[in-house]
Amino acid sequence: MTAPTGPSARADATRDALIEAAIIVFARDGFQAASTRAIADEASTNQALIGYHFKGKQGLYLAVFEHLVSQMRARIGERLEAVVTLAGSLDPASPDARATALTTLQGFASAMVMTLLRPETSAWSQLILREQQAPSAAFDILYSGFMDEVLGAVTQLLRVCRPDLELEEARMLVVTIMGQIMALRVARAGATRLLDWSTITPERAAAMAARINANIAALLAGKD
Amino acid sequence: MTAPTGPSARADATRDALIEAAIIVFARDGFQAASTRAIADEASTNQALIGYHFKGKQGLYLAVFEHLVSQMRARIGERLEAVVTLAGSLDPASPDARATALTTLQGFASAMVMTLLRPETSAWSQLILREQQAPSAAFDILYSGFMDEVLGAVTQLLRVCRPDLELEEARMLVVTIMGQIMALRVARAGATRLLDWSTITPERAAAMAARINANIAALLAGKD
DNA sequence: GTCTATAGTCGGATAGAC
DNA sequence: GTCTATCCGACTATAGAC
Repeated sequence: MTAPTGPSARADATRDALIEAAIIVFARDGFQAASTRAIADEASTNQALIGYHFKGKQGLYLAVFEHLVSQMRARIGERLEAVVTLAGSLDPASPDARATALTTLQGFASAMVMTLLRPETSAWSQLILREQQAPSAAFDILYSGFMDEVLGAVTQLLRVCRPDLELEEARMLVVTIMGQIMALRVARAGATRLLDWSTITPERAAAMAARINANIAALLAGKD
Repeated sequence: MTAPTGPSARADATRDALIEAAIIVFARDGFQAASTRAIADEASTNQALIGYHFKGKQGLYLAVFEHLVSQMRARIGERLEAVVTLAGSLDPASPDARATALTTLQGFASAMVMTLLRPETSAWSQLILREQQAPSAAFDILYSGFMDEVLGAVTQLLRVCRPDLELEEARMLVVTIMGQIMALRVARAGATRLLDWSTITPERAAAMAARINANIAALLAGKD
């Protein structure tokens, strides 16, 4: 830390380049199929440096997920905390509070849909989806670093609107709402084929977000 | 075909064993990470036979998806055709028809949820999910052999209940409904962690199916 | 810190015996 | 049809020069 270009500046640049490259290659090919050579090429560095900086392929993989969590927190951490404190202060008995919770939840859902459908987050989704299917140590990093809080915030908001539901019932409803948000990502090939969408334009993403917001309103108004 | 144990009986048994083994190993490890040796071991046969019967690893992979489609059609093909003809005969103007369509759709959704959450279909889901993320030639086999018809039937039923929606709007609603059905499979690790479910018992699967049916009723009753 | 070179492993495909 | 044996390519990890 003696100068802008300190002793470890180059090393940090190498680490960052490797992580960015690893996100792309791990997401595209999966952990096993991704080769350290392909990652090093993508990062324009040397294959041996993966061993030096991350102790091996597995270490780089975990570093990718730690990077992901910190990136996500940087993007929506503030908003997330605001939602959590808001949810805690709302009184389920008040109709006003229920309206506020619904609007907040819809805003949150829209933000997620638009983020998920942005092309540059495709790699993140793939990495997370793979971990959901076959959780490794990386899933713990994800869940305790990020998903935990998001799901908790959504559950809290939902319970303001639906105080009639038991906690487990509310959580199942959260799962179905999150399922709608993720559907276009997760079943992308099938969904775009059904919809006859060759690409997902911003307009189409907005239409999906609107559809989901209408669904949320219907689900949080109902009596069951 | 001269006798019960005809000339090719053993060959067929080998082919079948390899396909069953391949379903397990491809689902667990993905195409690239799955080794032909692991598949042959699982099938208790010889690695060289994959080349003989299927021309190679890729050929076996495609054979797996053809097998999957025929299995699915055997399981729900009849029901599917009944739904298609029913949907075609219903009059959107009649309240009775709308009630019938809703009930049929709910029955269909329940069957899907229960099927998806049965442990033995885990491998199928994994294979399909991988193809959704990175479609290969196998995805065409799946879509034109099966998904096409399922999505079409669901869309038809839905339009009976919601004649107010444009076709594309209706299809987006189909995507969000299918998303709910798949959520527990697709985001299994996150969902079971939120719900604090270490295993998905039949009771829990039924609870999810009930939740989804209530959601469908709410979504098909609404005005938007 | 970065690079080259290589050791050691494992994979898919296939030739040829039975 | 099935099996053994093997070729050849690709991979991770690491030793050692700079």
